[in-house]
Amino acid sequence: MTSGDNSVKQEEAKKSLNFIEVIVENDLKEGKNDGRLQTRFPPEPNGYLHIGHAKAICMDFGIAQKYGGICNLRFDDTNPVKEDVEYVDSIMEDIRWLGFEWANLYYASDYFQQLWDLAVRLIKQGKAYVDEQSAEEIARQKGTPTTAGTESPYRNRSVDENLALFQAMTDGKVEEGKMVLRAKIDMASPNMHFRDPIMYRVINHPHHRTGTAWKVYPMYDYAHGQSDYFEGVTHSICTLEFVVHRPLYDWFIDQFADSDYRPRQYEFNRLNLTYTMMSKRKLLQLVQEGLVRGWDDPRMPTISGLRRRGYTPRSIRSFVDKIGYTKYDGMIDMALLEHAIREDLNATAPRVSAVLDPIKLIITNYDAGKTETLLAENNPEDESAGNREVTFSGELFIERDDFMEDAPKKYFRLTPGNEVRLKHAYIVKCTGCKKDEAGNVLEVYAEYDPLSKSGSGTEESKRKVKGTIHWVSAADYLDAEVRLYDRLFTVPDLDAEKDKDFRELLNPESLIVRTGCKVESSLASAKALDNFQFQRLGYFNLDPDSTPDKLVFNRTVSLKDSWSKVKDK
RNA sequence: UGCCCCAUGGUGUAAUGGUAACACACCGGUUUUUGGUACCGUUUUUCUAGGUUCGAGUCCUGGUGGGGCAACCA
Repeated sequence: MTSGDNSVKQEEAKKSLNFIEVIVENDLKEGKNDGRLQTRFPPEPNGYLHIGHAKAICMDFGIAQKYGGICNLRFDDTNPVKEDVEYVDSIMEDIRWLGFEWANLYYASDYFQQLWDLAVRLIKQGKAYVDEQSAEEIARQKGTPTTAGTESPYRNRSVDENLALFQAMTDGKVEEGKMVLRAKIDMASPNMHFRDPIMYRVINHPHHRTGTAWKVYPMYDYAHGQSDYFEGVTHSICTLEFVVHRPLYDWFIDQFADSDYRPRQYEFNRLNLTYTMMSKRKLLQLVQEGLVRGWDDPRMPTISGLRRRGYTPRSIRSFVDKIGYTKYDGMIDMALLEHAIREDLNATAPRVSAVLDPIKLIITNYDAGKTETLLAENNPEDESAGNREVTFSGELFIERDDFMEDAPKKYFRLTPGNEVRLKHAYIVKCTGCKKDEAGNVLEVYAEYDPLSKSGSGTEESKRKVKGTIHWVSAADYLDAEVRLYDRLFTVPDLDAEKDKDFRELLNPESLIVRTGCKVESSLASAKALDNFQFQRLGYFNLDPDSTPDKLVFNRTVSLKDSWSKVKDK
């Protein structure tokens, strides 16, 4: 086989391109727009970014990176009523956290004067007019998707009159809702967006950047394409709901373009995830109504929520890479997101011992008061992670469900007469338990095999026993609160339950707080957001609420659990 | 009842007009001092009817189904 065959093989092994990458490669090859590639990520600062935005960010920044172009961050801040610097700051933080950096930082509000000048130009060309009708009247005249609209009685007034009225709007002499500037296009167009779209409206609300300098604000359809044009964007990538806006995007740009350069809009499918939702409006409602603890509540699909939950930037990028970009409006299984974080944390998270629902295990043949120090590996997937010391003693905490007095056949844990390995320590044989009058188990008893110590090299230490359980020494532990999270909603597809208010579908058990949990003392040095694997339980991180006196952990995701499936049979 | 977009296993995604593949999920097994990981395997796929072609998941036409569009939101 020649080396040429090898290179072809490698080529084939390369991940296939998505349809936007195909377009970009072709445009670059053809030298379109002087062979430049420039994208932008254009959020409106009216909320926190969510995992759906992460998909867009990976596209906008990723494709520029891949093909040697640039990607800018532009805040689409044309509606001061909804926007705030709090959102501007969080958006920048989240993009950086995901691992991306913009070439330039822009604001649509930087273009307010330019946009206004162009609007005046359009008026002078007789292609825009001031309408004095109410919002209701304008909506009525818009027609319906199946019937043509009717023209406004103000549609044909003189250029001079339009100029004077637009100036009056600009000077703050017109009340909100009394006048708008509309493009004069076609009230009978089959595309609703062409029925004389509104370009400017009066808003008397301070803007987070321009203050009270402006009384008129441009609408999305007018501002977005022009902003792209001003900046030199070549590929304006957005989501599918903007497909019907594209002809208008092109129309506005054609009105003003003074060269062959054109930005082009391309649309991909939005991210839909099972058991959650991406509506910024509804997420805001959850926050404002106190149904979650904030935008960064670990149950939220926001970037900040996922970060606090314990998701890593790498896991989110890997997830986005797995789901791909198409024009098909589907629904991604939350299990794929969970797979991505398990895959990452399995390779990187230090293993520690934590008991969430503790019960005492007394080793009756171990000297009372004695302790010894054992060595525990930090990560079996990563030898370089090294070892740590843990304390062993005759009294331990173990999980309540690691003991059963009457156990089913395939139960490999503590049950009278059965042997298990205590992780990193000894093999113990269960001898019984103590119960209260109600039959609740208070303590479990066992005897250990002194020769079975982990790593001691003895024959006994190499004995195979069916089960291994984790434990924390009652002589050396820290108390902790552990927050167990589950899916935010009870149904996979919220849109399929249109008859119900989404708040009725919230999962009442999406957060369960466990207190009095016992964790190994090495966790005293954990820092906020540090990831760990609590052995046999799942991946957890230290919540920012945590203090040295009161440790708080979040469960990012549980370990896959084939026992629960066996058990339920 | 207009315009636009879409249709490949359970869920996503791939396949110069030439053997339908990958990931997740599921089920079964091997290994295991985590009922984890890793590894192996089973089951399951081109919406429909025509047409073009030696050959169609791919091209054409008609159906069917899903989504979007009638904010002074983006």
